[in-house]
Amino acid sequence: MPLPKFKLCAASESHAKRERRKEARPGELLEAALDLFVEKGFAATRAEEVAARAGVSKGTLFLYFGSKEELFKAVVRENISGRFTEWQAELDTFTGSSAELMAYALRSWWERVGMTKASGITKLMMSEARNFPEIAEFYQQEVILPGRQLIRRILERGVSRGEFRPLDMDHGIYCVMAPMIFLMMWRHSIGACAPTDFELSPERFIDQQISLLLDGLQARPASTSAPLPPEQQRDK
Amino acid sequence: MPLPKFKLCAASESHAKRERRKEARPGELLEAALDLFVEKGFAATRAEEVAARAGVSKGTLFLYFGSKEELFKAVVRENISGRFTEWQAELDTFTGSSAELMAYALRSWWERVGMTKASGITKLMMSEARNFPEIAEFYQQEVILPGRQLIRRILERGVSRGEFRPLDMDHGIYCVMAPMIFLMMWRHSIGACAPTDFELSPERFIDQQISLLLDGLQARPASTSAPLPPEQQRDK
Amino acid sequence: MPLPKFKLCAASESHAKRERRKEARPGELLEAALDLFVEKGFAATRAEEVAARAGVSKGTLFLYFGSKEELFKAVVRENISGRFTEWQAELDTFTGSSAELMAYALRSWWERVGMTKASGITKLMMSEARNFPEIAEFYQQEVILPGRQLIRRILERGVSRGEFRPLDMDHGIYCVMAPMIFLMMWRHSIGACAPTDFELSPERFIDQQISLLLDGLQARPASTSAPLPPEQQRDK
Amino acid sequence: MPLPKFKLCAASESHAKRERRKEARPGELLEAALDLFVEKGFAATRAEEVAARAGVSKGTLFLYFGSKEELFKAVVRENISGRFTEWQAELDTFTGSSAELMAYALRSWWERVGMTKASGITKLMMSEARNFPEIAEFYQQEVILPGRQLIRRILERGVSRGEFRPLDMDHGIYCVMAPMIFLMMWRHSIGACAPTDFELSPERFIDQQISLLLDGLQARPASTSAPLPPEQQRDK
DNA sequence: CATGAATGAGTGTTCATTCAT
DNA sequence: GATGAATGAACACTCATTCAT
Repeated sequence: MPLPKFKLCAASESHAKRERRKEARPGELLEAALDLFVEKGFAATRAEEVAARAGVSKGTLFLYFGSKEELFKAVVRENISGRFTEWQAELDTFTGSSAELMAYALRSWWERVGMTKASGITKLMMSEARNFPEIAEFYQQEVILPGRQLIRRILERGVSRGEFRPLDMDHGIYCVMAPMIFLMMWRHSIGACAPTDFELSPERFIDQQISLLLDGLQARPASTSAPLPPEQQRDK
Repeated sequence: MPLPKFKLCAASESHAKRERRKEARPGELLEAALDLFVEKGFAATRAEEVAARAGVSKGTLFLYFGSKEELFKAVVRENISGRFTEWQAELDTFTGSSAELMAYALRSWWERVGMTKASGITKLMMSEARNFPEIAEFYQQEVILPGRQLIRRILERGVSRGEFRPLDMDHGIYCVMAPMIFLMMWRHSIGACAPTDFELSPERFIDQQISLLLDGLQARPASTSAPLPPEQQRDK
Repeated sequence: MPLPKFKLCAASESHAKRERRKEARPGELLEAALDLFVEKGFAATRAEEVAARAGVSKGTLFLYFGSKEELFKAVVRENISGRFTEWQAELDTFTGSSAELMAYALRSWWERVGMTKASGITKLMMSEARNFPEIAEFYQQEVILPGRQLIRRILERGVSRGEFRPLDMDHGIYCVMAPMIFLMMWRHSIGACAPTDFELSPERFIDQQISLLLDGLQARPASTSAPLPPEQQRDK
Repeated sequence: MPLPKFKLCAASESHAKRERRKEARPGELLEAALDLFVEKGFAATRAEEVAARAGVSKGTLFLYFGSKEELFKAVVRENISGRFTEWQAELDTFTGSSAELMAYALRSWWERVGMTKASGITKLMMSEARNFPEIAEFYQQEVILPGRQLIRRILERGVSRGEFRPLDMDHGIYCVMAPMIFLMMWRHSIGACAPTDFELSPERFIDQQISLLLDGLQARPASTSAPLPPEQQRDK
């Protein structure tokens, strides 16, 4: 039951502002819910708190979402990008080396997903999957599977062009995914509450990851690796 | 209702049995609690359920742990291995190449932590850190920090012996940790409830990870990589 | 489930009704709580019972009072008359003899406090003081102390006008208070549950108390004591 | 089910000490229970606490008293002095004036009951009467009634000898009792927890009470009143 | 007899959900 | 549509009571 994003030709002009607000409601609620579910988990998040953060009353929440669980499902659905196909297309038309493609993919993933609030969904799924198996299944189909496809295409491109060495593709895919998933988890859990001497920098982590990943992936012996931004070439 | 006046030999014996039971209780409860907290999260786990799984009544749980939160803390504390120093020592005396050391470390980590129930603690912490900041802090100090040290030592060994190329050590450490943390998360979340066409094999994932990691780490140009068991050499 | 679009005139009216209900709630709850606390004590009174007697559900009680203890405190606070100053003023302008003043004070106390539900508070305090020392302290300041002042003024008036003999004022005050306190206790404890052959009549007890207080027991020639209503002159 | 105070001809001499302790148990429990019931009320007193104060385990308490309620009843029964008849006899043989008798009675009541722990029973009854009507009834019969008799005899003696003026006997009796009951209540409630500028002295309160009871408040020429101890003659 | 581990009915409190306004 | 007062099922926690030792 994805909520309509637009309600074209809405009423008269005088109601416009009001309508816009009204139509924004579900979105505001979903946003508030995402924040809170990510922060505290499903069970520990109170419906009233979600409503309050969205600036509406408790009753209104249930006007838009039949139950807390429905809200949860909607949050997941809403934040699952169906943008995989366009993304796929983008990568398909990439003209550089496979190493560059990989680097580009990971970096743009960070900008488009990792660093945005959408990354919270992953934390949410990891934390709640066992309480919502159907949603987890849905997530698998809509996110994990396409994500794996995306990475697979990149790897296969590299292998088929002789840029990457052959490898256990299935597990290799997870090797590429794992650090990204870790990064999302980290940001939304320990990284968000227990500061230490050392603060992990996502960008540098990704650069480092690219560097390690490619130098391991690339066919021997020439290791002209990934195009790191100059200021990050220096290792510690 | 005449009571037996003497119970000579049985006395100490039966006393022992009860004592043993009493001493076993906290452990049984902690184990049950770990399972359930990992599975459902702190908030969604009912105290009575923990008790039931441990084979005792609700009241008994509170006999040993003052509150649900106390139980949670005890679960974390109990499952946080203070075995880092001995592990450190073990790795310090390792005589093989640094590549072999890295491979050994990751594989033995899997056997000692990753595949055991203790790995659930990581999922627990990732899910609940923001609800229990003090515990997260504790976890940081007792697990993350020592873990980072351990990995740092391995990397530094490789670098100083010229086996590994120099690298941004701090983030490199997380690159090594990340896939392991991912693995634990995965096992205890999506991996435990949403089966797909492809089942991730932890062992092969780790092998693949080692393979990728080392070929990226090792100094050029000789790349005789990690010692993979022969049957896993074949890629897909 | 079509909703009525307009409810023109009813709106403010019904809103008012609901509002009135909402505003009445705390009072109804406090009244119910007073009854039950007085009857059964704090610990033995169940929150749900209070709610039921006030005609609401358990949850509603906690909507108005954060906890049972809060409810208790509110009950005490609510029933502690701050009317001492006006009462003082009233007695200050009394024009009769001090004996008449004393008689008037005790009798009007009975009508305004003793015979009302407010007297239950005293029983409550006596029974629960040691479980709620802060509240007891509050009661001391707000009730006992002003009460003592009130009586002191009456006694001092009598003494200074030569109508009363000088006396240990501090303890004398308690001698006046004691029977009134006893009366409240009695009404709300034994007097309310263990009927005997003889039922204590508060009014006659007070009259008798006035009589004794003013004239004492001992037989003596002239005793133009307090103005007893004629029908109560006859002793048993 | 009053517990036996003595178990004559108990076992062999070697067990004597142990036996004595064993037989002291019920008494120690009753004493502890009295303290706690008086202090916190029946409902708020935990059985384990009673046991702990008596130096035994929780189980032992239930060995001697079938339930908490049984314990309560036993506490009341145990502390209700059946000494009224001997007291009556003592007062019957009193040879002084009736004023002196009254003063003597009140003062010796204070020493024998008021100032002892037994006074706690009154506080207990006042607080719990409505929760234990049968016990309250029992208390009425065993304490209130005989007490009233006692006072009645004193008053009647005075009246019949022309020392006291005739009065509404039934209520007069309560006028004598009330301050004593107040005193017990006070000591065990507010007086025990909310200290003020002025501390009520029971002895002086009783003296003052005697003085007022016998002579009244009003100033008059000759007042040969009760025999106050010299140092207390001075009024404030 | 004495113990104290175990129990589970009972109670305070929370919070998703409803519905009159 | 929106509100928020009301509900009551659900849950953490307590404590009188039991009973194996």
